[in-house]
Amino acid sequence: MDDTRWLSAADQDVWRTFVTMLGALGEHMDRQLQRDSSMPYTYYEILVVLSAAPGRALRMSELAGLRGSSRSRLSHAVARLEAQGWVERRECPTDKRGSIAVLTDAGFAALAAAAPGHVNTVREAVFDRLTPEQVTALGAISAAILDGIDPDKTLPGCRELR
Amino acid sequence: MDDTRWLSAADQDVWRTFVTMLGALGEHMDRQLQRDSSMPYTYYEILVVLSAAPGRALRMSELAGLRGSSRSRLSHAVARLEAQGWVERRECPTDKRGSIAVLTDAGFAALAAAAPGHVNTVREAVFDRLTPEQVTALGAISAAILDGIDPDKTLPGCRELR
DNA sequence: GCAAGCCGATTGAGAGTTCAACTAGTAGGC
DNA sequence: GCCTACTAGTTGAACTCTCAATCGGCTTGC
Repeated sequence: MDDTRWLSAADQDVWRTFVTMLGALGEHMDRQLQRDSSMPYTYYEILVVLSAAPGRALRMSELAGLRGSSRSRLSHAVARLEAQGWVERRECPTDKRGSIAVLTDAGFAALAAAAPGHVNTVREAVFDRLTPEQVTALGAISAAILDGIDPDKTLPGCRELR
Repeated sequence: MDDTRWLSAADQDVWRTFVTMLGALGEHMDRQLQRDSSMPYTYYEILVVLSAAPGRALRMSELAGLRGSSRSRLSHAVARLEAQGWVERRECPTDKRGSIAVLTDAGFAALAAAAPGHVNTVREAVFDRLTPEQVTALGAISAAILDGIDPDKTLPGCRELR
């Protein structure tokens, strides 16, 4: 039963702290957005990606790829966002299977309203608490871990950190 | 509208990489446990905490505190674990309101079966990909962030990292 | 030009989480 | 003793996510 390489005590400590932080931070961000802007964090991210896209529009699969989200999840999410009037779905002219998600003006306004509070929370919870060296290290560590899980998921613009 | 202190471009990059890693890693760990041991990561953690407790038993609220989980979530989770025969609920002798979750032998066995694969995944995804310096840095960074969100949630045994 | 297979997207069921009641038991003040 | 306030834990509804199945549209080979 024991060809398993267990973690050292020090590594275990780091892991427990890391995992606890992971959970707490995720919950913290989610709660802030839900409370102040009535949207879960994942939906906020969808709006962000859409707002940065040309014409504020993206094919569903592109959106899923950029967000690292499954098609199914995105489909459910966009359905919800559409019901709220923040996103619209249009047919893709070149491929009749495809559909295109477009950020509405209301969606953009909701995003603009949510962004300051969100950025504030991020700064207070993370960047204000770390030294510049730690921030750099965090970027490199994140990129290294991400790379190991799925190289395709690494975002452009992060390569210089490796 | 703009007394918001936005993030620098470099910080934004770090944030995006970090958040993506956060999501991908969580999903990765969850998927492995679900696939190999048919339990979500959060349930695994509950079993771990219980197994380390004296008598493999804990009051619900203590368990919730140690896991950084809400009472409601834990209640649902333990109900599920009880239905699977991995945990039992007993009355608390000193406080009739309370209930005590006890890890059953079957639960311990399930945990023992799940642990090697889980530890392997953790090592491959995280520790094997980082230098010793990065591991140390990750511990310190995690502790710093955790501290800012809720000081009470910091686990014992992590203090020396700060 | 058409069959077989592939791809984009959606759907429905099942599982986990959250939030807001709600129940039942404890503790403090008088 | 008893009234109020507080605490432990549970419950149900609403919501999000996952997984597997599905459906229609593309595309390749012949």
